[in-house]
Amino acid sequence: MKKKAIINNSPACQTKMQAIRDAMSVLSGKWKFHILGTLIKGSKLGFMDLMREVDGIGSKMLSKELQDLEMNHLISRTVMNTKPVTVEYSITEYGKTLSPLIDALANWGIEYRQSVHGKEASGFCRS
Amino acid sequence: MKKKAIINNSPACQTKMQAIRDAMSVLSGKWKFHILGTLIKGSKLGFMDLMREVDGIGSKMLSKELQDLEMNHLISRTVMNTKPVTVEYSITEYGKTLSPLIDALANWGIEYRQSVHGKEASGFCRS
DNA sequence: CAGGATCCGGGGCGATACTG
DNA sequence: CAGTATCGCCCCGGATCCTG
Repeated sequence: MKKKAIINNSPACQTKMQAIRDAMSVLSGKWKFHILGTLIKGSKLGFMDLMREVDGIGSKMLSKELQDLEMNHLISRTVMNTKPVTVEYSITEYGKTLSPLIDALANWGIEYRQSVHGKEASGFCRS
Repeated sequence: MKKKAIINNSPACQTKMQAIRDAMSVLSGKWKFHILGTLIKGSKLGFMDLMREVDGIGSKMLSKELQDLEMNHLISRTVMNTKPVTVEYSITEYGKTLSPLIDALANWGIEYRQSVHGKEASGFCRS
């Protein structure tokens, strides 16, 4: 056997790598998970509600991320005909698919913070 | 009840949001999941092995991401004293903690691609 | 209230070349 | 082989102001 035993370039593996790329293309960005997480636990939120819940986000980024998520059918946007226009955002059935993933992420984050043992857990940085 | 019913600012929720932030601070970046996924299924990989497995990455980014991951104790780096220097990267026990998360991400990515029904699944983009 | 317009900096990320 | 050095693009993302 001359073959250098490339670890694993089986179709299944290639597919998995591709899958990660696909998921990342939809979920990348600083706020996607926060927004989705917020909408998953509390449906029917307005723009301002989200601004309050997703701590630190600005209106521009929120607007942008919401558009991305809507384009990928993870959330739905409904304009209400109220006095000053109001909009309701909610998670779609398809968006709920991400619930386990987000929970897993959050749970890992919790354990991570504990593993760093109280110290600031904002991740170590180069230099 | 005057309170506007802020959806959920319970401690548990704040914690979850913080957890997501923590996790993101460690896992953000274009290649982290790919590298981790690769190292989880095939331990003891060299730099070149990773270059081959993680399709599309350049040596600079690979080096950078590897440093990040090592700093957070998700992978371990071992310099072998061979002829031309060789390095072995492997996932740590703690890094394996991410296995379910990565699987969940990959699986979701697969379903996502199918849901887009064959069409290119690189995510929709604004204009 | 919901968001667009504009300005702007930093850095994520890539390509190429070079070293021990 | 395993990176580092250098260069530079682009776009993420924040601040501020403005509109219907």
